[in-house]
Amino acid sequence: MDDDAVFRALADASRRQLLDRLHDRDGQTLGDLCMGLQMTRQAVTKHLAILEDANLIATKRQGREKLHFINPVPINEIAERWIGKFEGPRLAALSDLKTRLEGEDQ
Amino acid sequence: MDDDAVFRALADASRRQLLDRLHDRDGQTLGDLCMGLQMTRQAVTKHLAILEDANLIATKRQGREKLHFINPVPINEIAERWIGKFEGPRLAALSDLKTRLEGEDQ
DNA sequence: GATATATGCAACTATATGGTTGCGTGTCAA
DNA sequence: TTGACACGCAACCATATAGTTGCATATATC
Repeated sequence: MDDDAVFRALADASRRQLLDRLHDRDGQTLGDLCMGLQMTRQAVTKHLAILEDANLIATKRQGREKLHFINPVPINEIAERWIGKFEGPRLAALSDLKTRLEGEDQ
Repeated sequence: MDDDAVFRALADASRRQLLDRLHDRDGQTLGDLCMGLQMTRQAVTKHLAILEDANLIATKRQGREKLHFINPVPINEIAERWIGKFEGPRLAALSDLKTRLEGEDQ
């Protein structure tokens, strides 16, 4: 899998919003996804293409409409392979890491 | 917390590599982190600043050196709040989502 | 067939981003 | 105190990115 494509795709707030919308209701058309957004349809198309390249969504043409489906697999793969290694029993204790570091100076 | 800063910080492969290095050995200096990289020290400094702004690392001056410490909290927060919602019992069954969609046409 | 609807494609623009070079500042050690 | 070392700051450059506008194409509907 291409980690980089997924991370880069997730880096944009508009694209995360589109994934959120698909999470709320899967299988929406391009027109559906554009509604209410302060963006042209073409901008949304580009974002969806980036998400599709990263394999975060899959599409299906149905007549003149294009349906979009979320694919949770890449996100979960990253969660397992990348985020898992940062877990640890002392995680909660580290939440004030910076504070502690700053306090060590005296 | 600022989701956007974290996602954008993680979007760059060089920055993920720096986090990997700190994961291998925490508390490295800027010089340590530069070694072996095809990048100038200033480029690395910029990457580290972005990681620090996203609260993914914390730093501490020690004499003329600057020590860098990884902070796993933001990554785990994102994992819990953002990635968790894409989990589901039918996750494995969806891994061939696109294939199935393409097969539905006939 | 004519028309409206849903999407696709391409060129263009502005700004963000990743990187560089050059020089300045603070700290350690002889 | 002189020089080496570790790092900071600022200007600059090239490319990537997010967005636009304009037009083309394909599919419904009448």
